[in-house]
Amino acid sequence: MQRAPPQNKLLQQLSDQDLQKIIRHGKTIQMEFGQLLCEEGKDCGFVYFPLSGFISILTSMQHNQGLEVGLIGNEGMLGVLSSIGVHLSPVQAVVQGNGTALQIETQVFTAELKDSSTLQHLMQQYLAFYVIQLTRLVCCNHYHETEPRLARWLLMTHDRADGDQFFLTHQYLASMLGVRRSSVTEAAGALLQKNIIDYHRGQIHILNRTALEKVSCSCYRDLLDKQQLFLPDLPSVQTDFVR
Amino acid sequence: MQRAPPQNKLLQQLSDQDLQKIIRHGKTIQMEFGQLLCEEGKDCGFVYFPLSGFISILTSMQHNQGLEVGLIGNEGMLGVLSSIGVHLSPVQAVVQGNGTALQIETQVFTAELKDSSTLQHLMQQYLAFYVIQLTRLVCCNHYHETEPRLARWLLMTHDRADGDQFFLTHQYLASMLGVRRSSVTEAAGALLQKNIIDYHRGQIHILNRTALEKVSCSCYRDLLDKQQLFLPDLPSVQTDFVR
DNA sequence: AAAGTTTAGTGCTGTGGCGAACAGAAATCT
DNA sequence: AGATTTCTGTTCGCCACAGCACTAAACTTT
Repeated sequence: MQRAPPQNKLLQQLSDQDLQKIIRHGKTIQMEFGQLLCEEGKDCGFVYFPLSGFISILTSMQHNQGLEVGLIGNEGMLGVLSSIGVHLSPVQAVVQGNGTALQIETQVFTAELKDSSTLQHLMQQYLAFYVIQLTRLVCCNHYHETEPRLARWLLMTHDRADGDQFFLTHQYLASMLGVRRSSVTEAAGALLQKNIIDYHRGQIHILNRTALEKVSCSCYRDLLDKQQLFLPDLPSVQTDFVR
Repeated sequence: MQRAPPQNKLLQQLSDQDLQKIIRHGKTIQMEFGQLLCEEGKDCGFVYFPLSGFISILTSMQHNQGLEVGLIGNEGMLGVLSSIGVHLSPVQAVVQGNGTALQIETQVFTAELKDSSTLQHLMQQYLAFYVIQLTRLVCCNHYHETEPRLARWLLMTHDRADGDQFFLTHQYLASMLGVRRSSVTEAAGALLQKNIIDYHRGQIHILNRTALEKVSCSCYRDLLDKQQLFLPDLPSVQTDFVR
C-alpha cells in the first residue's frame, strides 16, 4: 500500500484536472487530537478531506447521551450535506487521530461542484453510502453487544490509522459506543485476555487483526462490502492477514 | 385541516406548473396493508408520494433482527435516494396504513428533476431531513426505553393516519421497535392503564394525544422541529390539544 | 518528594429487556 | 358446532448493562 504522498481516496477518483483544481482551491491543514472541526447545528464554513488521521462524527441528545455516528478517514470526507446545499451540520465533528486534511471553504466547494459532474456523482455516491452506514448503525447499536461493537470500532479505526497503534482511553471509547466506561474496561479486558489487543493508558495496540474481525459483529464486513459497491474504485482494505 | 382532495405536502410546495407535470407523469395507486413496495437491495423502479395512508421503511440484519428506520406519510416520499442517482434501495418498504399514493417511474422522475430546480431543492431538503432522522434514530433506539419509544411511534403514526384509530398488532409493533412481542404488550398495557390509548386485537385507538406526547421521548418533538426547519412550508401538525 | 490528575480494574445492587413457554379470549375456517 | 388460528396477557429465569463507588496504579505538575 502506498503511503506517501498521503492522499484522499475519494478525491483520487477525480480526473487530474479536477483534482488539481480542488487542491488549488483548498488548503492542507493539520488536524490534532481533540480539535473541534464542527459543532452541532452550526455552519462550520468548510468541508474536509482527510489525507491522514481521522475524524469522529458525534451526535448527542440531552443528558450527555451521545454516540458516534461516523468515523472519517482518508476514504471519506466531512461535510457531505454541503453537496446538497445543507450547510448546517446536524452533528459534531472532532479529530480522533492526528493527521492532515484538505480544507475547502463550503462556498468554493459548492462552486466547484457545479463545474464538475464527476465530483457531483462522487458526492452522491458517498452520500448514499453515508445513509446506508447510518441505517446499519441503527440496527447494530440496537442489537449487538458491547464486545463485538468495540471490536468493530477498533477495526474501523485501524483501517484509518496509519499503524497498529492509536491513542484512545476507555472513557473515550465509552462515549463513542454509548456505554459506561467500565463496560469498555470489561470488553477490552476480554480482548486483552485473548491476545487480540494490548493497551496501556490510552495506547491501544492491535495484535491480531484476523481474530479481531472474528469477534467483531458482521456489520464491519457488511459495510466494507457496501463501500465497495458504492465507491468501487477505492482500493480495498487488506483484512485477510495480520498486518 | 383540509382533507379533500388528499395531497402530498412535499409536492404541494411545487409550483402549479411543476405539480401538474408530475401528476401527469405519475399514476395514483391504491396502497394496501402489507403490500411490499420495495425490497432491500433491489431497484423497485418507482418513487412514491403518499396522498393518504403510510409506508414503513424497514432494515434488517441476519437472524430476523429487523427495525423500522422510517415512517412515510403524505409529508414525505419513498425513494429519495433516486434523486441522487442511487436506485438500489437499501431498505424494505411496506404499506402500514391503507391509502393512495402517486407512483412515478424512477426514470421519469429523474428526468423531471433535471427540469425543475425547485424539485431538486425540495428533494435535497427532504434527503437532509431523512439523514437527520436516521442520526437521531441511532441515538433514540440506543438510549430510550420501550414505552417512550412506543409512544413516539404511535404519535408518528397518528400524524400520518387520518383518524384516531389504526390497525397494528403487538407483534407488528414489536418488529418495528425491535423488541419482543410481550415487551410491547407490557408497554401498551401501561398506556392502556393510564387511559392514553385503547386497543383490541390490532385496532389501536388514541384517546389522549397530549398525554401520549408526555410519555413519549423528546425525539418526537425534536424531529418535528427539525422537519419545520428543513421543510418549513409544510403545515405543522396540531399537537397541543386532543383531536 | 509530594500532591494532584488521569487511566484502569473491580465490585456492588438494580433493572430493562430477552427467550421461552403457557393460557385464555376472540376471530376465522370447515 | 367444533377446530384452528390470531391476538393478547402473564410468568420465570437469565443476562447485559446501568449507576455508583472505591482502589490502585501511572503519569504530570509544583
